[in-house]
Amino acid sequence: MTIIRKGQEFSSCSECNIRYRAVCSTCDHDELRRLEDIKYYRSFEAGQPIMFEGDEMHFVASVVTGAARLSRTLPDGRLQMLGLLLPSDFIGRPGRDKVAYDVEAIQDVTLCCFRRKPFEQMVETTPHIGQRLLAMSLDELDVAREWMMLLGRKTAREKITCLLALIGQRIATLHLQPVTDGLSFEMPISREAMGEYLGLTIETVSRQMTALRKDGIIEVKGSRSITIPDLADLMAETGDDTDGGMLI
Amino acid sequence: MTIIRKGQEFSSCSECNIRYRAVCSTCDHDELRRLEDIKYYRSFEAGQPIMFEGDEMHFVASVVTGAARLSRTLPDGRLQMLGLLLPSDFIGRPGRDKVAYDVEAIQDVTLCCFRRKPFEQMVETTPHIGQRLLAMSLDELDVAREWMMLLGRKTAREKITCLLALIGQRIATLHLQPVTDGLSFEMPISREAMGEYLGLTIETVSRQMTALRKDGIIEVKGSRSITIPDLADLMAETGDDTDGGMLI
DNA sequence: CGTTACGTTGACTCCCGTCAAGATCCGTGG
DNA sequence: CCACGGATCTTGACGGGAGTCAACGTAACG
Repeated sequence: MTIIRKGQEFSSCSECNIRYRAVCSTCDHDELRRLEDIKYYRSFEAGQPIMFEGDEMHFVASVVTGAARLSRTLPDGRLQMLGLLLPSDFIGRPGRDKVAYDVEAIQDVTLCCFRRKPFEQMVETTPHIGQRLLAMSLDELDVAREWMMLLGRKTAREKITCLLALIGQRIATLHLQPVTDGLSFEMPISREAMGEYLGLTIETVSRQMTALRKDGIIEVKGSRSITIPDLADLMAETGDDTDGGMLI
Repeated sequence: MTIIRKGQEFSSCSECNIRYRAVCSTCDHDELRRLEDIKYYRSFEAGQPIMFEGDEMHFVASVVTGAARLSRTLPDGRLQMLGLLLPSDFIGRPGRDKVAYDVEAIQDVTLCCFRRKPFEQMVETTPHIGQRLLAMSLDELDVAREWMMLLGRKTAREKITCLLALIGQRIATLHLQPVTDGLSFEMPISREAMGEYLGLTIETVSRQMTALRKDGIIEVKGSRSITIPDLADLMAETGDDTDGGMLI
């Protein structure tokens, strides 16, 4: 069973690739041991649901590898993506027994899960975890509010360029590449997912991508491979201050 | 000086009107005494700025009375409101030295301020405060994400009816009135502020209010006094599930 | 190949923003 | 008391940006 096999690849906290960024990052050796007692790994393939809004929340988790997303759907089917979960991000909320959003794997994903009740006890008894969770929650809050600005006030073109800049920078720094003109990367998400993230339809996303290509802001190979010949040109289209002030 | 006079009205934590809801709500007697040592009160009149984005964050604070709002403005002037701060809500973020959003009083407001450095130390040393701050941050995160759904996917009419339902319920429960058909209340914010909250222009807000009035969903006296003859009718226009599932 | 998922493009519609003109309310001062 | 000015709100005309519906390409994969 792949789930178990994959889990075993990640069984030691001290070797974990998110050891210094996740909710456990400020735990000392003793606290880590207590966490190891209540943790277990689960894997989900791209596209699989992880939790549904309204479900009982049996566990909370850290993303170890891959990516997932939070979303919510209106009764008539309109969907809005509410968050992107990358390695070290935390899923779930101690102190609440129902899941608040749909959670879905968008790449193959491995989670480090903790049963909720024992984890809640640990949050109460080990300040390090609570403090780290607080800092992470406040970061997420900033991201959510930045996104509110984008959803409420930016044009389709600005939304797309913001997303391209965001993803480009993330991938570049992840691969330890410099963020300079000529930056090149693969879009990890489909046009549909872009639209769900940005509050746009797939057609509008596609048209804006074409327009940006024709205007020389981006170069496109296939539909996923993006090159940004001039970063300043791209940033000038985002509606933000051209200098710094990045989203995440 | 009104600031001092007003401050003295609120000088004892144990008598404070937000004693059991604010960041200090789970503090024991001892912890409260330590907080009292580092707290001070400040008042701002409606319309006054409280903090500017990018400023040094000298203090964090709880809203004691009145209301304030968080917002951010794009270089070209487009403004998006990012949060509404009511009594017991917390302003600022321990662990960060720059203010992330503009904060402005929208009604006369009194803050219970803590100098940031001593407060950060208290967060680290008194688990109760950190835990409470975590719970409050997670609540705010839920509100922000609910608002992302609204900003990204809802129509102008849905946005307006959501806001009316939200404010109506808040005011009714605040005044200990039942939330039933015939609910009547004063809008605490201008058409402009509604637009800033909802990601709409003032003209669209006004037109939608007129349309809702003509459709019999709401009754309006002056421009601020609202009556909702049939709550179910209003909720049916919000795009949400008609039953429960309220925003805050 | 054919099938299927994904992406692009076009034609059209309509919601909402923009610009402009009135209407209403309210505090101030003659 | 009324006149005036300013802020707030409403309404109209108009245009554009994004959604909708539909058709067509393109790539991946059996």
